[in-house]
Amino acid sequence: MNPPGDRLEAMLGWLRHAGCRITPQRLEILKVLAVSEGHPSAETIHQRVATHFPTMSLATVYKTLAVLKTAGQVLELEFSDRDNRYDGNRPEPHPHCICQGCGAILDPDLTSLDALASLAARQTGFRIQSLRLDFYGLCPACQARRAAASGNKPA
Amino acid sequence: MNPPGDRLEAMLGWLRHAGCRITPQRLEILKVLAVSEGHPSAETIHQRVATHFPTMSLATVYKTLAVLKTAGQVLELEFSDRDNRYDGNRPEPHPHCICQGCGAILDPDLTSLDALASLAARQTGFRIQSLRLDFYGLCPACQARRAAASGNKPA
DNA sequence: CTATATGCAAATCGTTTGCACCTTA
DNA sequence: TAAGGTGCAAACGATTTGCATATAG
Repeated sequence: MNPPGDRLEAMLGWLRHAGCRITPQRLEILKVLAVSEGHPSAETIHQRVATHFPTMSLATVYKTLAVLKTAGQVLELEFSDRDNRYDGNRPEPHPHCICQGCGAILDPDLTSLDALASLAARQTGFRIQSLRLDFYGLCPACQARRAAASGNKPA
Repeated sequence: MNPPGDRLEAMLGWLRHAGCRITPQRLEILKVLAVSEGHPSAETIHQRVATHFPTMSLATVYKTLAVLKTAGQVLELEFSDRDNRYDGNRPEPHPHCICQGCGAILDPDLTSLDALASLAARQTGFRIQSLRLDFYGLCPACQARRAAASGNKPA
C-alpha cells in the first residue's frame, strides 16, 4: 500500500545516516521488506533473499532486522508460539487481525481506533474471538529513573 | 480486583466439569492464579507453589496452565523476548500497559476502548511510546473450512 | 482399580552470539 | 585499511514432551 520506492529510500537513508554500510545482501533484504505483503517471518525473508544470494545466512537477516527495529524502520510482531513477523511496509504500530486457523495476518484500515473490533470484523470478515491491545511505554518510576540517569536532559 | 473466592470457585468448577482431578498441587496453582496481581510468569507461579510443595516441577505448572488456557480460565500474555505472563484474576482479554523499562504490566481501566492511549497514559502515568492492538479470530476462509469440517454444525 | 497427574530429564525451535574471514567506504 | 558485515556453528532459554511412578475418584 506504500510506494515501494519510498520505503526503500527511507530505510536506505536511515542506514546511511547511521553510518551503516549498504551491502548487496542488506540491500536485498531491504527490498524484500519494502514490498512486504503478508508480514513475512525472518525465515521467509531469508528464503527470498537466498534466491539471489545462496550463501546468505539466517543470522544476517536477524542482524539486519535488529538494526531496522531500533531505527523504527520495521515493525516486529512478536509471538511466543510461532516465529515473529515483520512489516517493513508500514513500520508504525497498527492493528492486526490474526487468524487462529491459518495464521494469516491482515491489516484492518481503522482511521480512528474508536470503531475497534466490530469495524475490524466487518472489514475483514473475521470472526473475532479475542483481542490483544498492549501499550508500550515507560512507567512513572522508569521515567524518573531515566531522567535522573541522563542528567535531566530529556530524551 | 476480583473476590478471590469467586475466581477460585470458577476455575475449580470448570475443572471438575471437565473431569479433571483436583490434586493438592493443582489447587495451590489455582490459588496463586486466583489472587494473581502483577501478571506472574510460569516461573513465578512455580516458585510460589514450591513453598508448599518442594518437589513441584515447572512442567506441571505449564501443563495446568495449558488446561486453564483452553478453558478460558486464565489469560496468557505472549512475548517472544521474555517469558509469558498469566492473569487468572481477569481471564478476559483486556488492555495492558507494559513498561519498556522495568517490564511492569498494569491494567488501565478503560470502560470503553474509545479513549485509548491518551486515557491509558493519564491513568497510569505511563509515557506511551507504542502500542500493540491485535484481534484474534477466524478469517472468512477458515470459518468456511471449519463449518464444512463440522458438517454445518456451528461451533 | 484405572484413568489421570506428577516430575524428572531430554528434546524443541526461534533467536542470539562468538569468532574468523570478507568488504564497503 | 579500518570499521563494520557476513556466515558458520554453537549457545540460549522458555516451553513442550516422553515416560515411569504416584494418586484421585
